[in-house]
Amino acid sequence: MAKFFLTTAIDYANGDPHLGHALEKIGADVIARYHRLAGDDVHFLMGMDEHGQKVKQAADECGVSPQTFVDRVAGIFEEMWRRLAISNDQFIRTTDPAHKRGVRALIERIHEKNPDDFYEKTYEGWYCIGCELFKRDNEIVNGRCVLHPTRELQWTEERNWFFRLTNYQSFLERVFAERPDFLRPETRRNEILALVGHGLEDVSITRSRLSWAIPFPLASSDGEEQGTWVWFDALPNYLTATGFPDKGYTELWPAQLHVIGKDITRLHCVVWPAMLQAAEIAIPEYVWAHGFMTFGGERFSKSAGVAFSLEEAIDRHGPDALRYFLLREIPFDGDGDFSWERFDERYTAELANAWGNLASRVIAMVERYRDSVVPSGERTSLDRADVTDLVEYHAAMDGSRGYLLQEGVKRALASVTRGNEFVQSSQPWALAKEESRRAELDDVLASVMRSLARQCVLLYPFVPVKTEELWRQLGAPGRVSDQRFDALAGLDAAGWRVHKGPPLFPRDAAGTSR
RNA sequence: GGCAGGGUAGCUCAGGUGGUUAGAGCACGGCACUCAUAAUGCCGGGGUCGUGGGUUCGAGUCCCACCCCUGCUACCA
Repeated sequence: MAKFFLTTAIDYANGDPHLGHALEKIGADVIARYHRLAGDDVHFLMGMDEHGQKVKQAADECGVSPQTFVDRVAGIFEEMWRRLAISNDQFIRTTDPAHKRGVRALIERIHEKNPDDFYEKTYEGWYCIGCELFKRDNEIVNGRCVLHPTRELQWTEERNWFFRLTNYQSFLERVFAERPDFLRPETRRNEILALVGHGLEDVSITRSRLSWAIPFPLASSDGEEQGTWVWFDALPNYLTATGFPDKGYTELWPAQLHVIGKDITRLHCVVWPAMLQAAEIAIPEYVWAHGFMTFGGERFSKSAGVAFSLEEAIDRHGPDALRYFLLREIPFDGDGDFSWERFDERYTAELANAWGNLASRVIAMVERYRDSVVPSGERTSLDRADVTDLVEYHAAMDGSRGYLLQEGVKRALASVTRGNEFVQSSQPWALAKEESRRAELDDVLASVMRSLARQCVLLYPFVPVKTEELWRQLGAPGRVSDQRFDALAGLDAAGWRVHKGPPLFPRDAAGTSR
């Protein structure tokens, strides 16, 4: 059994979860569930990033302490992930004492192994209030920040600790050369390659006046205690979650996969590997940077988020339908748009009419023509075609070409479409009228039942609750979650006793408002 | 400004190394069927393949120019 430790980005605790958060978590959950079905020993980590000035501000605005504030936010996030059936095994928070201890240990270990990597320097430069960042020369055009040309830049000085990222230039070049799949998809890899190729700069890793943070453990020359830069605090969550620095952390570490948003690839593919290398700790195997969701073509922002909540999206057709739609509609290697129209369209066409109805009609026929017991029957063209799709399903899902989850759904859906065609063309209702064609009817029913069962397994990562429900209606033994891909080829439904339940994806319940 | 990717049916998109009438899904129209959630299946209408040139016997597919869109452009989580 292969270990598969995967993580998502930890979410910043200054607001409520929205669809953008959900896309990443659902995608990672699909990968986690897929690997469980493949028989891997999965450990799935998620969590919250709870330090930083913006959290402090948000807490102040609510008139509560930062800790009280993040406790509340973390509770809301966790509750949301439960509603969406996210199957994470662990939920880390950067305010956990164990995490803070781990970060301090990591920094001290870097200091011990490579004392030269940390140094103090007075940083001065043009500071953009819009970005809240020091700007480099190439980001300044006509004396203005390219992103905020209406703002005046300010010349600012601050004494900080720095991390000598420049020491790891060649290390990173080697990583990217030797491990072409370290960062995918390829567009993201190319961006980072360009970044590294242009030469790295050291990063400041402490902030003065940052009170809501892990105090930087090294003593500064002037005695001032500074807060650790949020990313130097956040990135190590993946490591501290394994118990680092305690013995035994290597049972989980290194992670097999970091699932992140494309906006934070450089932190995960430049800064994080350099930090680990500085501490002489193994770097993660793969980083997958998914794209973003837009809403009505607009970038998902707070203003767009006000238009509707994640709750509304869940209430529309239920959590499983939302999971399905997001990963069906939005390519996991790129951007995509969310719209209610598309959601309703896909829900009705694919989940209700195609799949749900296929299940209904087949189960009804087994009840009616075979007294609810699935007959044994020969394999048909349907079984053979499913096998072909299965190969492509795995190619999309197993990470060998990246995590093209939308392709995986399409493969499963192809089986559904084929099932409807098969039922239509073989006309079991006609066969049932002729006793002499009993064996033919058995073959048809047995074959479609097997196909439905396989669909349950293939779609389980996407729709974990509904597939279990259908599995029960099929009369299949055990649970879908206990199935294994390598047993799919030999799956046989003969003898199962079907129980027709209410429609899996009812059409009437479909919300049509907005 | 620099780098990268893209502009193909109403919508979302496929279309390795150039080659017969440019494809799929959804939506739309017609027909068939009745097991099923008024579901399913079959057939069909619909596209100057961003614009203008060029190479070629032949270009959505190669080259040049231009227009438009998107992403990235290190310490915002």
